[in-house]
Amino acid sequence: MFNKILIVEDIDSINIGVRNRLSEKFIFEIRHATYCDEALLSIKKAIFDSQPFDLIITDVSFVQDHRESRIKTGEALINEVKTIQPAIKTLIYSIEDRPFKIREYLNRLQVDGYVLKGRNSSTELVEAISNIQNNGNYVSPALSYSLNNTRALEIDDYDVSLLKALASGLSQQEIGIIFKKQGKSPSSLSSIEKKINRLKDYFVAKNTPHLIAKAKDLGLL
Amino acid sequence: MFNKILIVEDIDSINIGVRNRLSEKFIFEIRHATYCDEALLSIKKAIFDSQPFDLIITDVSFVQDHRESRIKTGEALINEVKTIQPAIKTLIYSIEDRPFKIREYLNRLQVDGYVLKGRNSSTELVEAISNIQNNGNYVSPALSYSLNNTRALEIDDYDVSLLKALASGLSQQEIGIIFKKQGKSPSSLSSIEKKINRLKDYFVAKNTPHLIAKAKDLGLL
DNA sequence: TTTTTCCTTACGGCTTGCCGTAAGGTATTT
DNA sequence: AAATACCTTACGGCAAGCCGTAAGGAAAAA
Repeated sequence: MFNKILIVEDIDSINIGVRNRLSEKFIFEIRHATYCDEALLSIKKAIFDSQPFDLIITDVSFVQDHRESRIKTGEALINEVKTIQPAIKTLIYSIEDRPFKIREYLNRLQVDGYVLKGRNSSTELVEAISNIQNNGNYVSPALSYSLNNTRALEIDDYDVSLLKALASGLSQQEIGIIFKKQGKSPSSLSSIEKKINRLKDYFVAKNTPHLIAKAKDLGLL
Repeated sequence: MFNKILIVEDIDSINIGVRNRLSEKFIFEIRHATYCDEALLSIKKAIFDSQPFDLIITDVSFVQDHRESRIKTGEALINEVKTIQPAIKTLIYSIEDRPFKIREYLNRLQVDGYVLKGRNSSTELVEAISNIQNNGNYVSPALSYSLNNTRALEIDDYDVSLLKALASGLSQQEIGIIFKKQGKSPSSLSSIEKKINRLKDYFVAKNTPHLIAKAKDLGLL
């Protein structure tokens, strides 16, 4: 059973809403933070006090304001938290529904749960927490479909950096030169052409602007 | 003084949070809806019962699920509501911070308030409602800066449709042909080149893919 | 009405991107 | 170790985009 959990969320209405709902259903202590740095401090302090958090529920994107925050995303936060407390359970609560991103969270970040903000997400949160308490996992039902959809699976880091280079206005030649410097392969003009071509095929794009538009829509950039 | 308000918001946590906060501060009756269609029905029913809403607080973007909703955005909802109850006060509560969009809401849609979801947005909501009750307006302080920033003001419908055409993969020639068909002017290849050039200057883009990336980032597309 | 200014269009050269072919290299298979 | 398949690179021809110049037209100013 969980004794203590931390909610990291910058929108106050959501904070209030989630706290409210969870305290109806669970008896654990609920803390919250609105900045990632603040959250990390809480985690550290809790360990120091021998009262560590059992679970962290976090959003992924945070707006930046006057108060500088070193850690800027929930993703980075989870990474750091896991280095200091590897056994902590993690749950992402976000509006992000782009398959590419979510796959990253589940696979690379190994979170225990992913709940999509929506019409009955607070109910889902309760279920997710129950599952995680029993060492299970949880992913919002609305996502299971899109995650099984193979699309965008075979896009690797190289492709993403190529797309980013294009989106930043570099010509194919310039990209070749930069990739050569960075030791990225392939880096020849010809291969870059081919790679771009493959991407256009893959995303059914007629030309490069079209490709960039689609990549943006999919959240690759 | 307001007697009755309607909150339209699809994320349940936010609904709970906002209700909670507002009922601490105000005595009016609070209703809520999670679909735009549902909201419109409530508004109509309230008029029919001679107990109309004084204020509608709505999000702009709603996720679609199995339940079909004719009205898909808060923008469309406000438009429809105003045709049946022109004197109703309107307030948008959204995470949308792109200046281009917000200007549209304030100018074209003539909303009475715009509150950006954030770290103390529920406090802002309270202030906004107080202002609107006294026939005033409210815009989140974080936005006043970006709204005065003239940028993206002189981008007109033509430019947007040109950008959209590029983003959809059309060649400059094809765009010319289509514009000619639609009676849009200018439509010659040469002028389209010039217009694109002007946009690239304006957005400081090195080439067309770069331009599309920037336009996407700004929310023009 | 005439003049001026701004916008649209046309054209030519130059660069970049596009596309197919072919050769060399590297990894995998047997 | 040899054969095969796959990937990277090179080159050349063609199309699209880029850029400057100049002419024609419409709206605005005088």
